[in-house]
Amino acid sequence: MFLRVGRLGHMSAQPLDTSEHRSGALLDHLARRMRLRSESVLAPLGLRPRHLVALTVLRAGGGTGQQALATILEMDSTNIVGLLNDLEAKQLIERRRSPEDRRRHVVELTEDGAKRLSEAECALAGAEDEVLGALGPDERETLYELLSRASAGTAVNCTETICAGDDSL
Amino acid sequence: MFLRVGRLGHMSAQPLDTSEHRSGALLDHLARRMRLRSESVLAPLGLRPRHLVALTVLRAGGGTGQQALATILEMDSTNIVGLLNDLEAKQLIERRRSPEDRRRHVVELTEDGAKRLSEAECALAGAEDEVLGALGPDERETLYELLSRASAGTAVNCTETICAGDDSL
DNA sequence: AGGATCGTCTGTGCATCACCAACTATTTAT
DNA sequence: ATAAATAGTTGGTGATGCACAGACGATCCT
Repeated sequence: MFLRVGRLGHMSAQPLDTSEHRSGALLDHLARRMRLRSESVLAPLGLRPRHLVALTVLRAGGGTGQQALATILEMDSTNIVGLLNDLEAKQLIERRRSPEDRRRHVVELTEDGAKRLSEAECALAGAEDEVLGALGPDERETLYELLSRASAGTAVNCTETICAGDDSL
Repeated sequence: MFLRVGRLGHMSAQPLDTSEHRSGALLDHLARRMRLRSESVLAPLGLRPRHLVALTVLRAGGGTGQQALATILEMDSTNIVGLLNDLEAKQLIERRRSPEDRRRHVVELTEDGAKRLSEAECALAGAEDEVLGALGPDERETLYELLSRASAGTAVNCTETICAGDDSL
């Protein structure tokens, strides 16, 4: 008996969670292993793991202001500036002033950025093979799809929060 | 452009794999979001995210020496010491000398440790709801199962490496 | 005009972490 | 038995990541 109310079921009326399978620690563990390998692979491309995260988020939901980006990446906005400076210097992203609100910088992936991101993803195949070696191709795709949806969900949630300003955060 | 001669038979007729679906960046992104929330939730329990990672790994494949643990967690062994000191001071783990090789400290979860880990996982339900809100219960379980297998795979791989005597590391 | 907001820049302080060096206890090889 | 290698421990150092604060210009809102 599960009524899918909002996207955020804060009610948490789950009576018994069979066994508490929290993914947090595993996520942390695998992310670390992946990140360590990524650094060396990405270095020749002039990128660092965090750049890749930013590019990935931008590809998924581009055209966001920097503050929204800070919310999504959950980083301090002052540090976003440096991150975007790096990427803009390499012409992987563009900052354009929003026509509606000229204070705002709308950040978007350039073609070069999308290309570089793809290259990086290709280059990371080996790293992923090492870390996700226990999973077959289909399982990796499933994993990707789940992570992707979760990530996109947070983005939606963040922009909603910004637009609607409903949350008590 | 890119000839895919990968190790795994990706010979499917998909014209182009749209783009290489690398989970690394998403893993990083979600792990960060989860970790930030975890810290405040875990603080009352006297734990930090990294402790949880260690406990989780130990629960999955206990009875390992510290060096093996360092390999699995991909941390410097000197820093493992401090981590385990924390956990041992709280009686969440035990260091016992191995009977076969008395130099070795075999690290294992205590009952208290297992209990505390469960408590922590319960306490993290809210954090996970926020981060994985876009996924339903089944999907979260799938995610957990995939991450779990991937993590266990690395452990196996690491111990294999140790036992078999690696070359050219 | 006044106040709030977005982005930018600078700096400061704290935590993390890899690395080095030295030491003990123990095993293994000669 | 002696020497060398290994597991763990301790302490220190330096680079890095990151949150936070302060100040500024530009812009929006009222």
